[in-house]
Amino acid sequence: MPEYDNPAIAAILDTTADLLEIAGADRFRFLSYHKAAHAVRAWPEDINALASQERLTDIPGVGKKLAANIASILARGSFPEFDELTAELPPTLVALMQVPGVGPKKARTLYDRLGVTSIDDLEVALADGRVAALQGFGDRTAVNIAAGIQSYRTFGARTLLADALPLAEKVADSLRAHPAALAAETAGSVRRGKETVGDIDVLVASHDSPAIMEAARTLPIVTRVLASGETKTSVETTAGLQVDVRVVAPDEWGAALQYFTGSAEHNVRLREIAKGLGLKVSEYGVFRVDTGERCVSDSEEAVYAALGMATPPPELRENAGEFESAVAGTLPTLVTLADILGDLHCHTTATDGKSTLEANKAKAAQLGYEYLAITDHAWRLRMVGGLDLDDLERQWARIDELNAEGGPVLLKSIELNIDDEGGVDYPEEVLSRFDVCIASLHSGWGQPREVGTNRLLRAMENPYIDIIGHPTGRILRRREPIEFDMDAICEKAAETGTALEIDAYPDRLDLSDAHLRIAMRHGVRISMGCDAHEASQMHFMRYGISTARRGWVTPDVVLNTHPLEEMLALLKRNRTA
DNA sequence: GCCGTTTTCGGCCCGACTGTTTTCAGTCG
Repeated sequence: MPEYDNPAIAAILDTTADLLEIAGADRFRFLSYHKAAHAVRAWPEDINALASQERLTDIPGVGKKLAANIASILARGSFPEFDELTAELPPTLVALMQVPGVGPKKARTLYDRLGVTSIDDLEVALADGRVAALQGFGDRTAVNIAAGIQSYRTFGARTLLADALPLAEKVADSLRAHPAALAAETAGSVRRGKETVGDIDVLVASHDSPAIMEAARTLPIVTRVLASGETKTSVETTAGLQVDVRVVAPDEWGAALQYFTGSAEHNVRLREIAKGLGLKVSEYGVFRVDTGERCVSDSEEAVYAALGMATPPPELRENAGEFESAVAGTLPTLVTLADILGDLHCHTTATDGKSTLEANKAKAAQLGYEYLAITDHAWRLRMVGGLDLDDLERQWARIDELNAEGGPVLLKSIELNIDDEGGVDYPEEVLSRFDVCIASLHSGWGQPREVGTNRLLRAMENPYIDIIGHPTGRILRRREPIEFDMDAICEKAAETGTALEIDAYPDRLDLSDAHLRIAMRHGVRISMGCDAHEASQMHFMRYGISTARRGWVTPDVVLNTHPLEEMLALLKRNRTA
């Protein structure tokens, strides 16, 4: 029986919700599946542990029925309603809903009337005119669906934050410069710092909506206008990314920014809370239900204050515990880029890096860092020229010279390879000579959960392995994370004083936000590094910070928010206890 | 299907835009 983790369970619940919607089930019934999926994905405990302790209903949105269904998935990969649904409808119909312009109703009609079960089928039906001929569809609809398939095929995958954020800032800057614009900001998942985003939301404050809409339609990056009305314009850009521009009046700014920042789940909950207080929240403000009078709307803080709570940082707005903290006044102070005093992971030309020691040091100085760990690959990673002892002696001699010149301190470090038994490249007498050691998995991605877990547990028992690098090995949109028991890993990390890394490289961001919340619960120390293979990539730290903040990480638990001596004293190898 | 300082039953967030079914359903966020 395959193992299911929280994202795997969430995926099945989402598919169930989509199938229920296509089947025409009660709206609140399928929404409850989506809601539960979202909560399971964000929940900081492993679903298997919860199930074995019969605590599945601890997850908000999971009641008796869904708990039974989740337990059934864990036991046999499915549950009765899911079996019934997939007997009635091909599960591939869910993929049709991924095509922009095709929702549950159209998917159902396409299946019932034309026997369409896949995007390939749909393309054929469009080409021979059967779609346009369907009642309620028409030529325009057919053209839009065809364009939707094109865009899905070309740019189907979600975009990395590191690609979306600069584009979003460019659009916001451009609209802000418009004479009719009083303010412009990025909202949506970009503002929440999500590791990947589906589209870009930009909010503009203006008294002249038509002028801003016109400006949005004619941005130089626009390839297609998807929709454009009085207050909202959606365009597709040369990067394939959809950009939504919304205009509001200046006195609606705070309520609108809150609304368009989301997440959807956060906003739903916010409105529920408002309703309980006799208030109504929309993008135009907070209103009293009885009189219709607007209470506040000019700032986000005022909106949250009107509902009796502090303002959660955008990165926390996932309805995953932030409301409880905001009401109780216990929102964490999250780590910021300004807290970071050094980078603990980078490569040089000695292995597969493109920049020299000198260039890396210069970049660290430019970023105002106190220190930089030089973590080239160790001996066993032969394909990138992993360092042997002679190589290390040479690098250390040069580091001594550079450190004598002042500026950021270069730390003699290494990125070790964890083998199948949890061993690493060098014996302990060599490891003891480094300032700090990272150990990472670079092989064995398909191994069973027990193997992956044991490799990391053994590695953490090594007294000279201070940090586990990119712990899950995931590469966004390309490689799944390795399976392991995150609770067991975190217990061992806390017990041994091993730090777990946030690798800030844009397609890694590993640990992920969900894993970080588990790590926080166990009191695990965190290390942040860019894994830069070129000096300029040390700018990636901001994406690691976004991920850390989404994982509720506070500055004190991060190794490299501490000054050099303090940071070194926190390393496992230097612990006195 | 979930949930309870309105409620164990009856609710469940709010609005914009498009195309087609000429009064509104479907999609999206």
